[in-house]
Amino acid sequence: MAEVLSAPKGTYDILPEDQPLRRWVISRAEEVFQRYGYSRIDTPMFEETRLFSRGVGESTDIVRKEMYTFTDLGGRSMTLRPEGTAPVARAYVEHGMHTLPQPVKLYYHCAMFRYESPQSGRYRQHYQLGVEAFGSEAPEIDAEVIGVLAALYRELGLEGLELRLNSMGCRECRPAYGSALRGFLTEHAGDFCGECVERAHLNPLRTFDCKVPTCRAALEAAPRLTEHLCSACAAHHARVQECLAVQGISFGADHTLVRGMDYYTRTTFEFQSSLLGAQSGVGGGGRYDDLVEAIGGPPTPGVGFGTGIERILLALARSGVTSPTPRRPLVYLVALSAEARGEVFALAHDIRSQGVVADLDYMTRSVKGQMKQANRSGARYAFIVGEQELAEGTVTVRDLMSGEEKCLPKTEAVTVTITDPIDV
RNA sequence: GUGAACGUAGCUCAGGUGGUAGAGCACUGGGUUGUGGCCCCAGCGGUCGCGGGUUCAAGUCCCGUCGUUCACCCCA
Repeated sequence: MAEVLSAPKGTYDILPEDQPLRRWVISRAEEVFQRYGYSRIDTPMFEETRLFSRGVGESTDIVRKEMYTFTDLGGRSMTLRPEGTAPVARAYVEHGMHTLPQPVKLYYHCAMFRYESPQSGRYRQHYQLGVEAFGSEAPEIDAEVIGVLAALYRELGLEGLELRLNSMGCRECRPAYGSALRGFLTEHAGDFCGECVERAHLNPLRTFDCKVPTCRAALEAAPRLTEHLCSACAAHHARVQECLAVQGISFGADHTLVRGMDYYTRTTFEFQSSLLGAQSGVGGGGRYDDLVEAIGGPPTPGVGFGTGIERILLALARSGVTSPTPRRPLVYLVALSAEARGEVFALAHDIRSQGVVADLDYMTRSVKGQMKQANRSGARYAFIVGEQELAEGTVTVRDLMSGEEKCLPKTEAVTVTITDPIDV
């Protein structure tokens, strides 16, 4: 026997029994996205590596140590998509979508790849639902994007969610804040861990990610970005909050919310679930007004979010939301003898040709075994064919709920299942 | 990359201080010769993650390795 292989670390199979709930989440999401005017886009599973190093940012963990990068046979450096925004932005530019009426509102559902060590709600291949709106810098669209995500969570029945909101400022005001923060960090260097002191030079905003208690305490006194916003950013931030209120969305201001992509400007947000544990972020995003330009397109503002399907599913499970019942065969065909098997096979073909769901035994099971299969398949009817039916050209139709049986001519048997209105 | 726990039939798990494996579920057949759901009986199914070591003897002890889970980090 050959060695049994398993799915690669951090990946998993989505088995038939897992499909209904997952399909339900995805279809609900698509319905919500379309209701808000977003259209689906699919981009390739891999892109040129430069798209991510330029778009997501060289200083991010994603680019520095989490990408599945390989050289193709043509010597080009390619990377399995680690996030959704940069590829969609690339498509926006490549297809000249800036000539369309703005904003251009897109959504996606696809797999993302990151080389991380797996744990609860964290995988090397995971799936995200996301939306991106390009071309408008109106604060209303920030609020709409957050509203879309809130609507999705609400309609899925997710509980225990908290929205955290922040503003990252823009290229006008952030540099000034950055140096102010850097100044504070070097002044109080003794209060911070070694890593934070390093961060102070590379990207001072990242110190807010630090979990060391003493660092967090010391940061309490640090200057806050929301207090250093330029007037335009401050006005934008204020208007976003007004528009959230209009939608009845509550949030908590979190000046330490610095997300993992370098491209964020102004609005950043994240929905956190109390049901999830360490990976509490269910979904999040923000505004990225400099991204399109950074990857070679015309200066174009944008805002979007990504939300992880695994985390939604995890939170749903912990909210007690159960899977919708899967569609089952309506008719299960049972052959009472070896001779009847041929007839049953032909009959199955006829039934299926008429659009009726049918299934039958291919394991030469005993009659009892076939009936058992019929029962477990969830079929409403068993079509039973034996010597007598064979001779008469009939089929015994057994209602598996009531146990009632009647013998009908073959042609009539099928119409019974079609005309009889039954919820399957 | 770091730390901890775990790794026995398809699944969930038993297997005190070492003596060459069990249960439940699932699957297949049968319970008087053409019929399911409950019940009963039987059967199928494991080189105890993998590789070393200690021992007369290891699923059971030691080391390594891979994997899973949880946490750090980061994020979805």
